[in-house]
Amino acid sequence: MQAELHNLDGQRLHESIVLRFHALIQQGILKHGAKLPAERVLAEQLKVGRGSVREAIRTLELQGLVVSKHGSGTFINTQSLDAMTTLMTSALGPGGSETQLRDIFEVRHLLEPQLAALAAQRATPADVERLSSILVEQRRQIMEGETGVDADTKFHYALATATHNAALIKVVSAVEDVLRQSRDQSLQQPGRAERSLASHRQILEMVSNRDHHGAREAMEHHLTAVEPSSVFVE
Amino acid sequence: MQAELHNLDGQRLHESIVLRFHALIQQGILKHGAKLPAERVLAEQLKVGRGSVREAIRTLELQGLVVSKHGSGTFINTQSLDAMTTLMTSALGPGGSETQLRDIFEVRHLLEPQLAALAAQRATPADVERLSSILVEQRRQIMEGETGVDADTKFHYALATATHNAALIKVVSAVEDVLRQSRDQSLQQPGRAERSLASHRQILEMVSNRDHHGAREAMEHHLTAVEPSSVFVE
DNA sequence: AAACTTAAAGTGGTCAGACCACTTTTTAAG
DNA sequence: CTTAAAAAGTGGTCTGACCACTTTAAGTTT
Repeated sequence: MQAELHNLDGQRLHESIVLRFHALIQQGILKHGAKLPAERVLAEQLKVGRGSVREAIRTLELQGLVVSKHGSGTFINTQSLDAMTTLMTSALGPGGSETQLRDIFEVRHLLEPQLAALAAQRATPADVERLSSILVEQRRQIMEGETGVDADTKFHYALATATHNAALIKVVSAVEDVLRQSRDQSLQQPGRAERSLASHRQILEMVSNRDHHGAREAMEHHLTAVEPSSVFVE
Repeated sequence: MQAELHNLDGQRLHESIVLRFHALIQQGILKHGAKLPAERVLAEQLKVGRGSVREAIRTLELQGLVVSKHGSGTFINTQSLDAMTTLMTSALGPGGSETQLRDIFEVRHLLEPQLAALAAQRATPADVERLSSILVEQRRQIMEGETGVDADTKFHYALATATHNAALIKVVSAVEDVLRQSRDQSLQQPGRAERSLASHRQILEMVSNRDHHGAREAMEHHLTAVEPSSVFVE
């Protein structure tokens, strides 16, 4: 609701230094391999403290645009992948990297149906048991008037666990984490919580039946049912 | 209570501070919204200078893990997408075993074909142009005897960019980053680099033709051709 | 008692100078 | 010329101070 990172006037000093270097690099004035002036010299030239110069260099280094070598100097490095992406996004606009909610939902649409299919192929009886008990909890929460958002999140996490793929589990849990608040809001709409529970049951049934095709479709249906529909149509 | 800030080979002080906070956040000791001690206090607790603390905080802020507010304090912020990707790569990086590599390839199989389809639907002429120039670079690298791993990584990243989905871009870049070394090893096998270039061209053709179905299949084929398990297939 | 105003404390942002650790260059010795 | 030692250059860190902004507490007014 509230804008966060549009602090035009409240710009920190080292940040403006970073932007200055971005410009110098994009204009080709600083080329790959070029050596930057020493921090002390840079500080004097820019008329700032050395600490600010260092914090700016730290930022540039994290962006992959520069490499500092103890004892020898700091060098431009525009051939790294990080450097490429940084310059691209820097040229694209001043706005920070805030991600839209529908972008995340799109990732879920790409990921979770496939994930459900994988889970259907690999879920152990213990996994099915865990998923089942989570649905019991979700049912209880809903009957007590809650949204069941905790159980909802747990279900998706448990489903990821059922794939027995560590990388997948981490990706999904991270994505789910970001979604938690907005999900709670979504589930407060009348009938939404019950519908979520119903489609969860459908997914679980497919998984326990080892029907990976059905699980994929059930998850796709679930996401469509839960996502903040009719918000913005592009 | 007072653990040692062990200084490994060539590790800068502020970097070890960053790693320390990564651990604290991943262990759940520092939760979203928590307020960090003041920089002066932190410096005294860690027995380092305030400048080092500030450079560490600058890094954490760039990684999206904390937010500093002038006059009020510095706060943990793990609900941003940046935070999620950095924690992901931080967890995936050091403990990298072979098992995790296979898991990551599986994630790519789930993600990238869909991603290619999306890119085919949304790629702008500028995106196509960028992809094309990357392939030129890859061809040049291969002809010079290199593996072309840089161009290879750039291609997948640029493809993610063509979806114009910030969340997707970040997830993919996190996954690709981990894959880089193993990819280089994979591409050193005879004929593998050329085949990678060929399938990249096929993907680009599908994308430029807006053929999302073809792009999906081409990417699936590409991944199967490049992934380590296919060593025995040829 | 409540609302407003003002002063103080807390905290991030910046600056200055100093010293250390490492690297490169210069100088001196063989 | 080769080699070793000294010097210079540079990033890394520490200390202490002051500024700018925010929050809190104290004091005043209503």
